[in-house]
Amino acid sequence: MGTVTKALELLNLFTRQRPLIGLSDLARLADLNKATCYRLVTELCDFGLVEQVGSAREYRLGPAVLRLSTLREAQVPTREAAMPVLQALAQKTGETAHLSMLMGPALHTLGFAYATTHMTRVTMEDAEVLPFHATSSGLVVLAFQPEPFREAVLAQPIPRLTGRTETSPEALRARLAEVRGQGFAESRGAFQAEVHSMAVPLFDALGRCTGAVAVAALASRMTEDQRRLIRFALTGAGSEITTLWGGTLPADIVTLWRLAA
Amino acid sequence: MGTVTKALELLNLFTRQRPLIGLSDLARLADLNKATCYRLVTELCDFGLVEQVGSAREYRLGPAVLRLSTLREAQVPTREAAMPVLQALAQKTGETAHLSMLMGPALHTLGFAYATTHMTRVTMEDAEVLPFHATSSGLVVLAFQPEPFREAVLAQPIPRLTGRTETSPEALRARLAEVRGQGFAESRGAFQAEVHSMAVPLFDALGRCTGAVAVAALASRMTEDQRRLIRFALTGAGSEITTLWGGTLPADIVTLWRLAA
DNA sequence: ACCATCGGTTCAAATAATAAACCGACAAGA
DNA sequence: TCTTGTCGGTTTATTATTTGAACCGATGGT
Repeated sequence: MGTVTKALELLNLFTRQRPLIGLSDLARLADLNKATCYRLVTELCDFGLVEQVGSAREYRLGPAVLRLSTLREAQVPTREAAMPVLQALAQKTGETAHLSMLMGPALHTLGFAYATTHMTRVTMEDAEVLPFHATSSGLVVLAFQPEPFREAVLAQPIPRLTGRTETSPEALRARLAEVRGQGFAESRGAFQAEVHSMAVPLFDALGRCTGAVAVAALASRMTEDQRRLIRFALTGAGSEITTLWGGTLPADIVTLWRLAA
Repeated sequence: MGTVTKALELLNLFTRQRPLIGLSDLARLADLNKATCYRLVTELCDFGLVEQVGSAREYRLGPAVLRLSTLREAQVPTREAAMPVLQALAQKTGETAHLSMLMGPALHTLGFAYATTHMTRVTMEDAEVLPFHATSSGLVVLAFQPEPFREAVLAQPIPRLTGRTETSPEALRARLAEVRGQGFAESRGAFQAEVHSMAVPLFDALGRCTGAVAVAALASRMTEDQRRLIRFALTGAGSEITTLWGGTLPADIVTLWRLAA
């Protein structure tokens, strides 16, 4: 593994739950020698990707990420473009909408929107990276990946997260085929108990699946009518965001979604 | 220079004017061997900070910057928090408002907002890093830096950008003292001819100046009344953003601004 | 048919990264 | 007060990684 990758991996250690990390912790988490870690994090600091803060001299993500993301959004409006659609989706369905994007080997949260309808809602703050096997977004993205990718994911350990998590590779393979057949995925309490969710895939200009939009609701609110409504709103949002991102929906997806509506 | 820094420097080569860069260009711009550059940019790609796009296989900033900035904004709302103030400032003054932040040795643009009042406006898209000596933001930030930093900047070459750019270190030193004395800075066509601007400093929790807010207008619209209005709106926005960022205005700034109002 | 340039690869030589031990400072516990 | 442990940070010789020049096939303009 190259030095640069090691340094960048440090950035991945910062999460919503753990936004501040001291040098020793950082070294432990990254499994690096403290001196090595110090050198790397110092270089990240000099660039501004990380900054040192407070009396304990802990580290956190720095202001350079803002600068870079402003630049990126100016050229490829991704988050900014999708957020209004996401908010509309949350409003239409009365539930929590969620946007995720495939980055390298993992599916990352890009944003979410809450409806103002209910007092109870599914919060998404805690899930930075989504497990492929236990979320509707994960399932739908995985379903539309090339086979080697799918198998690589299934070859890894598949943790049981709730009582309803599917953990057998064979069953998951069948599940993915089913998802491909219907053009969307559904998860019933496999990630968090009591949370049902549905997701549709997003595609880039070359027809590759690069992410997903999902709606998550408390199981008790997931009536058959509500499922139909969500499915309808989701396919609309999915095709809208795909278009905004300059992508094109594969023909079979278009027909599947048209049938569903 | 460390390998990590070299890799990160590659990110700085992407600008609004030059969002896509091929491998050979990248190597030339960064003054790196092509093989070295390839290895570095590949590592950046794997992480998602950079992505390869199109038939020409050019590189551009990748989606990981979004992920990181979302994470950073969740913990330290910086851009998100300041943008509404910036928009209000543009609206109040009827001119272009601009927000910048000191990152390492350079002053970078963080955002800007346009007023809808006039048909002509000062556009800020082209200025990613602001010269210290020729912009009101640059002057005001430099004025409030510790002396070694100031002198380091003045020791570097000072390019003449327009006919009205001040380029003598002695004159600039006097200018900075003046800025410190009045709590804001003004630039009259020193960066772009026909553009006048005014800026106030922003401070962090330790009273260090970390950035600036500015208003830029066409010279012809900069009447004495308008200057007063802008100065008033600027000091308001400056103290607002400083507070939002968890900073505190130094006592002397507070009194200077109170006098101005 | 030529020449230049593109993105990407190879491999020996050179350079930069690494690990372990160490430093002073600080805080909790005995 | 005197350990004891941990903190952020530094030093050093050893080691592994990075580097640069040459090279590849593909592409495109002359």
